[in-house]
Amino acid sequence: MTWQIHRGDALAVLPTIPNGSVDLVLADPPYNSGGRTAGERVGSTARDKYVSTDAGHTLADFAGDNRDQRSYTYWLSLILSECLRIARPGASCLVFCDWRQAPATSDALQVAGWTWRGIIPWRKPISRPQRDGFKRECEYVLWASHGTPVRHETPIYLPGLVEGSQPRGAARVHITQKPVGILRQLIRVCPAGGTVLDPFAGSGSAGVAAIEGGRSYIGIENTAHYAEVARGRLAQAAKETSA
Amino acid sequence: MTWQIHRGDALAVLPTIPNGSVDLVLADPPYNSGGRTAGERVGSTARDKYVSTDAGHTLADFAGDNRDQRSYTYWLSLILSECLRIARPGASCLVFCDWRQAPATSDALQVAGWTWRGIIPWRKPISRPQRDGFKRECEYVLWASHGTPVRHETPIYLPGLVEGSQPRGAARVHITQKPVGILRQLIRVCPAGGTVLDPFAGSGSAGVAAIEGGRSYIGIENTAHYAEVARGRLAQAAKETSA
DNA sequence: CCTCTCGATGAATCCATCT
DNA sequence: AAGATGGATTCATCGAGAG
Repeated sequence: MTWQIHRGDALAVLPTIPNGSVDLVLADPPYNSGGRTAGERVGSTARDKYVSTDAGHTLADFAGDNRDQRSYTYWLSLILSECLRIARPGASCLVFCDWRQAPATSDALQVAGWTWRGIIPWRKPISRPQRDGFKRECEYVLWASHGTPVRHETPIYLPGLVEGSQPRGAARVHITQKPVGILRQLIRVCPAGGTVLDPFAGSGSAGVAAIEGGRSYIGIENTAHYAEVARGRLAQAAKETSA
Repeated sequence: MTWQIHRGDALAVLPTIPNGSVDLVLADPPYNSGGRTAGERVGSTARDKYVSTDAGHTLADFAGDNRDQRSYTYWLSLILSECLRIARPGASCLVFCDWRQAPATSDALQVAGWTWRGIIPWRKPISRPQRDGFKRECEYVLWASHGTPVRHETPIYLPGLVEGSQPRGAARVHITQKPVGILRQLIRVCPAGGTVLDPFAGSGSAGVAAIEGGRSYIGIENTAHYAEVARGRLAQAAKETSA
């Protein structure tokens, strides 16, 4: 099992990756939602939108979260269409999104040529209640495939919903960090020994899950700080797994 | 608390209901999805599409499940826009859909003038597993409001996800029947003593939940058989509640 | 009345075969 | 070649009935 992190913009790096070389695309793009108004969406940084003013932590900011919804859909379809080229026939694609971007994300997937196959809610048990309304307790993972999904040698049956809270305290190194436990469950859709492509690697949680699960990993991350963080976590995970 | 069932097509009956007279629209439209091919989606009956070939029951079919997706979106937006007229400012709207129709349903809501406010997954513990893929374990409830949602006198905090199995055995009277327990939770978004409008009443489960929860209920159902079933269940629920 | 076992079921879907 | 048809499948859950 090998791993690599490319430092650069996904749209610039993806074209350098050869055709039909990965078995799962796992994308956690910047959501470009969260602001209550169009002005708030384009004006503020990701930190201002996603981190409550009373939150104590001081996590690094990330760029690329300032698109309006139409541009978001177009941009994401460009990314996903490059990913389709890189994916083997039968490969799966999993894209994280929040409730607001779910329709745009399903559009982008299908525009890019992927076959949409389902929605897997990610339930976050620790979430803020909302007065006089329904709690925003879930994010969503859209599942798609490149044609007919591959048949696994030993059949697998995956859950229809995943649960797990975001890492807290020292374990949390990125604002929108996903729990490794969630990613471990999702990565099982990639045949054992296969390769996972992650165009928005962030702090590398998907890579950690991939390596622990015996898959190779190709990550792309634009922010130099997070690319470094991811390399550190991946080296550590690779060492622990081989041990 | 009062209740009534109108027998007729929703698009014909809704215009007879006065402006600003309901506090919650709870809609469970025919999904117009499923089926194995495009032809079958619009050609076969709801039973053929949604009932497993190994199912033992012999429940009645229902009509209105033969639209392609474009027509579905348009038709639903007409329904929802009449519902917006009938809803008081601050009222909520809850619409059931499956994963395939979620984007079209959010479009229809917003085209009709509702403000989309969230997605509440409904998790069904009894669901068929799927080989080499993620189980289709959830349906979805889209939540929207007519402007700013009303402020409840005593604050309520609603779940971000609801769980419950379809009724089984003798309790099951409709192919796509919703559990009363689920509806009871959803109906809490309607202020106590308010009125619930249900344009696709089916066997009347939402009405039962409304009456049990101390809300008035206006249901519309096109299939004569189910309108009668709903009347029976509602009369029963009203008797038990007043007792 | 509680616990346990047994059997039935699912707002399907996949796949090979046929038209 | 594309679409239609028919049969096989899977397991967590729940109800019924037994102990």
